[in-house]
Amino acid sequence: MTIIDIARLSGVSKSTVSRVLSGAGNVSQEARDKVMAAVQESGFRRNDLARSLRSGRTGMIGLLIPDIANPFWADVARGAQDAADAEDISLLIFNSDWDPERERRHLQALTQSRVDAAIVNPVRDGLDDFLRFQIPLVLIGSSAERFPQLPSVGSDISQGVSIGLDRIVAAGLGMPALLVGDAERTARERFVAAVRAVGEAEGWPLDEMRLEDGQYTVEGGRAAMERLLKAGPPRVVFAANDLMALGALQAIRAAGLRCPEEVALLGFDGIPAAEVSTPALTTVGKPSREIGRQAFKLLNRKVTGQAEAPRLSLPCTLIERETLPRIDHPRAVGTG
Amino acid sequence: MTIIDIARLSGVSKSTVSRVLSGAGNVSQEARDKVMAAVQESGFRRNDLARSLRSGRTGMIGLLIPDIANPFWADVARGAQDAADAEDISLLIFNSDWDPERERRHLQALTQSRVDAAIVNPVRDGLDDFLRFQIPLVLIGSSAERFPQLPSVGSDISQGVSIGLDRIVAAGLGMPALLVGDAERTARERFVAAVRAVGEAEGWPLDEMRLEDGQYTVEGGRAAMERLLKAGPPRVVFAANDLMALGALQAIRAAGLRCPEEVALLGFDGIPAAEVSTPALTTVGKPSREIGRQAFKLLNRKVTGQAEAPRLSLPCTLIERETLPRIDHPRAVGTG
DNA sequence: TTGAAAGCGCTAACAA
DNA sequence: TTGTTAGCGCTTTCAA
Repeated sequence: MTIIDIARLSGVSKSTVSRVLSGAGNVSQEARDKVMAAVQESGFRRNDLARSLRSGRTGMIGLLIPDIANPFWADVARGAQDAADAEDISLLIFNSDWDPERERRHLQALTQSRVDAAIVNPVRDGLDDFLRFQIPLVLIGSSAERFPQLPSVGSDISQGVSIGLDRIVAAGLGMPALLVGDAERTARERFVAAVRAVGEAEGWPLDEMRLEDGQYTVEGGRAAMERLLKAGPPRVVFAANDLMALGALQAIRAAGLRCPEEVALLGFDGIPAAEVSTPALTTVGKPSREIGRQAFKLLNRKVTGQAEAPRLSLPCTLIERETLPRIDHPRAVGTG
Repeated sequence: MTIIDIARLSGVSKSTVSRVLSGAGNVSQEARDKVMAAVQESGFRRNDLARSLRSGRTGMIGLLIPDIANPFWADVARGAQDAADAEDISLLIFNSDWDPERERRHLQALTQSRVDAAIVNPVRDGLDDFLRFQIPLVLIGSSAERFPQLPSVGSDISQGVSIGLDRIVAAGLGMPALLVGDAERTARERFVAAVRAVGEAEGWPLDEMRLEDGQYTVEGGRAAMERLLKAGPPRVVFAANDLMALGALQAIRAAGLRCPEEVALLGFDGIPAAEVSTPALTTVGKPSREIGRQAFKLLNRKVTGQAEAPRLSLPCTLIERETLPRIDHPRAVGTG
């Protein structure tokens, strides 16, 4: 079934069929009706491959993220899909697993399938090879920093840390101990730097700040918290991510300590699991879905060539739950 | 950049370039070397669009699921991607949001982009329209039952219910109250039917079995459990999904009841959040990733035309955690 | 082992 | 408003 068959069935030329199918204006109503009838009857579907080959547009964009099974990235993907969907764009999704070799392979697949554009969370610097193809690109995630020449969208870690810390201060808890993951260097450093910046303004004794590194998992958080606990329980802990915070919460409770009365806890990310812990985890939520949505929009602007390399930093929001003491006499809590 | 450029650069014909790029055997080493050098130097990437148009294969498959941001479906997607990846197949992923109209639109996108095959969780009966395109299809999820003529893969609910119930019986808890969601009719009915089947064998007074319907969310589970509690706390509750179980757990604890000592609880699904609740939720885990993986494999068998319409029902596994009392004198727990 | 030539299904000048 | 024609970049006979 091709447009030639439809042309034959409806008694017009294939150009006219093409015009009808593309919604061109200059077609008589009569021709349009005949074509549509033939399409309906035959169940014909235009071959987008041929269309793309000719037109140079595929209507597909690539999305390269670390892991679709990770709730944060799944949410980013969903945001991008929702935005793409509204414009009839399809998404080709790949997982890099933080592995440069996979990234390279998938980037190659993206160029070969001639996606119109791509949204990428870069693992390493292997992007250079990709850039020569001039495919419109938007970077997402903290590692985007390494490519200042490219447009990107991410969450505003400084602002997130800031509202989190403000909340801790407002509760009268003082300088927190930090729980950080080893998954992403840049993310880790940004987190710590942001805490230090606020701490300096607050006049905290930053030399005495306790900082525990651990694996970026529930188990890693539990282990790191146990180490912290062994050296004497901190009054409040700020974890760089929710998974570790959840592990820390388990360690706190396992040690017979009450949260938030004895050890208060603040997470970072806003993953769904944080909602159902006991007590429910107070955390700084990243705008994951919005990141995906905005990344797509940025892409689109690039495609139509209206803008150049903007760097979006979307605000985080404080998700009030139960692991931080209530503020009885609320003091202003900044929003960044 | 096309193979014609490469042909020119390397001093051979474009046919030879094509042969080298496709790994055909009948090419001299000399020609191969020259072509590869030119490719390397120029950074040429074969246009898969043209290739697909000519060869009739796109190397892409479609995946149509309700919601990629849902941890179960994200995991299914990941399983499919892992399997696809191993064969250099790309995935075009769409979300139906359980909406027949979206499903229809995305199915159409799939046919137009000429995917080699598709994995679909059907929402309604709107698949009929799609079937005429003869695209190899594998169904996933409980609604696949409505299309007995199509190959499918899903989890074995009966077996999952059976091992869950065996575990409850082994703990000496007797007939459970049921918490079921309204999201999917077929899934709900299958769950209840499976419980009844086991209950009959156990000699339970099924007429007295308490069954509470609710929304398929944490909040829905909490509300349903509160209703159950109001009429007198059941000794054990079997929830048809983890989200509701987690809500139920909150209701149990809010009522000042101890879990599992006073009210024991068993979930169904195996979502990540169930791992970090307090107490951690004992649940029957669905083989989500394996479903995706097997769906892809089935697809592939269809593509190469070796098999006909198999229906895979993958076993669930009991995830022992803390909301069911320990079994001190373990009795055999069936595995289906 | 190689090259010439036809054509996959469509779009986009161009001419009528 | 319509049809004719020339490709888009590749694979695949076929003949050499």
